[in-house]
Amino acid sequence: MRASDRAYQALRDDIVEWRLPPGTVLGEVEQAERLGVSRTPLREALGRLTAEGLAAPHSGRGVVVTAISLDHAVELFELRSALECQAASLAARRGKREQFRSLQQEFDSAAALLRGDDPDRHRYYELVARLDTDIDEAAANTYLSQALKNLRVHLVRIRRLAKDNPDRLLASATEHANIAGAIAEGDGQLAAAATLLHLHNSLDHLKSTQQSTPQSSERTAS
Amino acid sequence: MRASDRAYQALRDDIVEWRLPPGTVLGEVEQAERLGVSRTPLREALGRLTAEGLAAPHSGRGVVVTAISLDHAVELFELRSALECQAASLAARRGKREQFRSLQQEFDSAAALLRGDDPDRHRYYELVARLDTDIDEAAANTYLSQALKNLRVHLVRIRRLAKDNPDRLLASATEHANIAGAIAEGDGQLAAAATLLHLHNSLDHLKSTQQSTPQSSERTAS
DNA sequence: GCTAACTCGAGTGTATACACAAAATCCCTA
DNA sequence: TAGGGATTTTGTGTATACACTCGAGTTAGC
Repeated sequence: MRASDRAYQALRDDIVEWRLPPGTVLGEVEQAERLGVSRTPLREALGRLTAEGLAAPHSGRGVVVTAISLDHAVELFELRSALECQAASLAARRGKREQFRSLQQEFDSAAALLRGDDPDRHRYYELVARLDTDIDEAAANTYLSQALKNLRVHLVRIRRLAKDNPDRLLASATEHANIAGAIAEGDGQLAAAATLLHLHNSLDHLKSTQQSTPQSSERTAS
Repeated sequence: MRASDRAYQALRDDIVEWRLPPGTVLGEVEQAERLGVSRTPLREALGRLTAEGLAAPHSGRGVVVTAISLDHAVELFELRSALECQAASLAARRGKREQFRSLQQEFDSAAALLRGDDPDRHRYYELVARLDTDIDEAAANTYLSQALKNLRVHLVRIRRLAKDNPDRLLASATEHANIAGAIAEGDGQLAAAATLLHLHNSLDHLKSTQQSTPQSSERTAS
């Protein structure tokens, strides 16, 4: 693997895992030494991060890790709903019905999984990821997929703000089942509606957990 | 201005203006010499172009200008409608009414402009650009704006495929007036609907001009 | 005669050196 | 003592050199 790819992945992981919190200045020499690569590939990595919006130029001198807060989450979900509703709608029109019918059934039975402990919960997250991937593929739209891919980087980062609780996960499974079901029916409008509902509830949940523990305001001012 | 910025803008312009047609191999040394910069800033420029989707890695060796065809236009408009409908809807909720009311009036009277010759037509395009900008601003969503900005680069490229005809421009002015009017009313649903209609008609027009002169298939195979 | 392997070349990936710009610190002056 | 200017330092922007990889062409062997 190329040094620039390694640097990019390392930095990206460090940012989305909050090991490099928002506001951190990413000096070229400093990061190059830390990651054991030269400045040239590291600059390429920083360029990619900047293009994705994970980092931003800092007053002419270096780049900083961009801030992420509840306000950003609201904006992010406005973009997300537009993209995912469209994706779901297109998938309903173009996807294979059996594929999404079976996903729906998996989500229906996932309720059982979620009563278990962490290993099972991990399998649930994999299932969600599979639905996303399959919708992407069924939508068969390169540009839309690319936009969603860019978006998901930020969503991973946001996820650290939310605390999953069992009730929400259970509701989420039902919502996902509804989405998969609507796509399986080939009903684009319904699929978009189910997606919108799911995203609305997800954001609501995020807001409620944030209001009770507003711990992120320490960095967002930078 | 930085050398990497100059190289990026030059390459970007050359691509969207079809001076570098799809399939063109962008060799680093070759382009660096042509643009009078070193390989280092040119690599940065190529990286940005690749991130935007204007260029793509070419079998592990160099990058090529990506293909753009009617099929791509269809996909592009599927993404575009999702983004612009959302933007229009948010603008209706958050924008200043008088601002869009006045834009609506300008579009209403633009019909007169379009009967004139090219200088006036240029002013019409500026008006369209201003509506886009104002919607962007009123939507007040960084991520959405960024996604739209990325998208518009490709749209400029597509525009070269279409031939504007006076009838279409006249209809387009009316559609834009409808969009501005709906936003001025604060009616998000209506604004989204008007936007969707406009985009549908635009794509239809593109398709019809393409079917009559399918001259672009020469390069799309590469 | 055809296929496979080796060699040569072109072009990319990476490292490093150098130049320039900006920010911070220190010293001098008021 | 405070403020401003100059100098130093740090960090980025650019150029270039070197190494490595991939591909094409040629030659040799079957």
